[in-house]
Amino acid sequence: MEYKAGKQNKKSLIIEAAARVFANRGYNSTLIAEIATEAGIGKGTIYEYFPSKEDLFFAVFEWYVQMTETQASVSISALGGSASERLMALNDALLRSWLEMLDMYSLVMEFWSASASSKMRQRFKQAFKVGYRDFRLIVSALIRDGIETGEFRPDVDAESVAAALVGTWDALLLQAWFDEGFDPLTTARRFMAVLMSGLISKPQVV
Amino acid sequence: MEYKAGKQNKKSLIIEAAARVFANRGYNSTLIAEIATEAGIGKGTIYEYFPSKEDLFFAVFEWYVQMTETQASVSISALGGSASERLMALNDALLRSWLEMLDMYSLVMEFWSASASSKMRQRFKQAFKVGYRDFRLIVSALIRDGIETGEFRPDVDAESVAAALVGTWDALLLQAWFDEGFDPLTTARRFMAVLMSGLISKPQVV
DNA sequence: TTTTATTGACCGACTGGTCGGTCAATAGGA
DNA sequence: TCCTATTGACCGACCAGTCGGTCAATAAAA
Repeated sequence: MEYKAGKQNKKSLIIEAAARVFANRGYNSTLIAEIATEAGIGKGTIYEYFPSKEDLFFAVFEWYVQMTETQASVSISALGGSASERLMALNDALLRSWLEMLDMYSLVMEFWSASASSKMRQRFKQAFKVGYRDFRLIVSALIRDGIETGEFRPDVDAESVAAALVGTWDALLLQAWFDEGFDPLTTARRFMAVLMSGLISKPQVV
Repeated sequence: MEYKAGKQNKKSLIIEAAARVFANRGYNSTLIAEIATEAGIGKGTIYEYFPSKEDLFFAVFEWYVQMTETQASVSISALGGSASERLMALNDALLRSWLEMLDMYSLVMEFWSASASSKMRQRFKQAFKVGYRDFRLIVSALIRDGIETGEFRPDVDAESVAAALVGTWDALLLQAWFDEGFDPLTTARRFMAVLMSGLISKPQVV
């Protein structure tokens, strides 16, 4: 028990140290020795827990996904009210929690790039595919809910809107990453207002 | 003239060969020797035209931006009709031209990753910032146009919608990159339909 | 309780392969 | 012949991963 807990803690310790260094320096510029220093341990120890740099990087990826999924599901479970209120609340909650760790956002770009080339391509690509699909499903379920209650127009394609929304959130963060003067939260809110008025059923004007 | 044309041609030759190799193997896995082989020249020749691998990569980036900007401006200049028709046409034109070279999309991810870390970070980050801003301006001008003619609602925030749209296009391509089964063009069209109905002025129902 | 034996987590000096960049040699054109 | 462009063999900095040794903690024996 004690023993296993120790093992697990050290593994997390390494992963979190690695996340910080990878985020600052990028995968390729990061030296294993730097991660070891950041974690306050010896270089050899890292290889007691991870077979290679690539595997450590993938472990960081899994840790990151886990973390954001947890945040998202916490946000979602706390949602109440009408479908549009819940959508807007989700928008706020997600952007806020991601903005809080915008310094970690460079990790996402490293993950994307890992999925584009590198020997680990397949692993990452597959994980992203599943991750995005799951995320789209969560959002489209919310929208379909709104359609069923009559709050949203019945001719709305929930899947398409969900895919676009998921993408928009990602991409607004990206633009914020490049441009300090860009405010993704306000931008998203104003955009959501327009989108929402396209979603919502109106008294028919024939 | 001849001479300069020759110089220029060889430079382009190298850039395009490099683009193909970088797209397939990623920046870090790409060997200068591979680019030389792809271009059908000797390795040393590359250094006659580019001072370093980094500089060559940045040249590929500039080439790529140039190319997509040209495509976008050609699409836009060909647009006619109402603001919503033009928006929809832009949507189609952009997605179509990007889908045509989806195999080059991995380059974009390499560029993102370069802007996140690596020694070239600042160069890339700055270029992306400007690029995204310019792109947003083009789209928001189109939307503002629609507002001024009364086609779109006056309370729409053109900048926010433009930022979101630009992001959505990017992010739908990204999702398509991960998931063969994902159809970004149809998704975008259906999403645009909803968004458009949020943009368009309606006979006021009070 | 004290002493001895055993374990395995931890460490970092070292190695071997890799690859960006150089430059002396060569080819080709004027 | 002279000058420019091209080339690829060569160099050495760099770094992931290895491995023999250390030592604190625990167990076993006295």
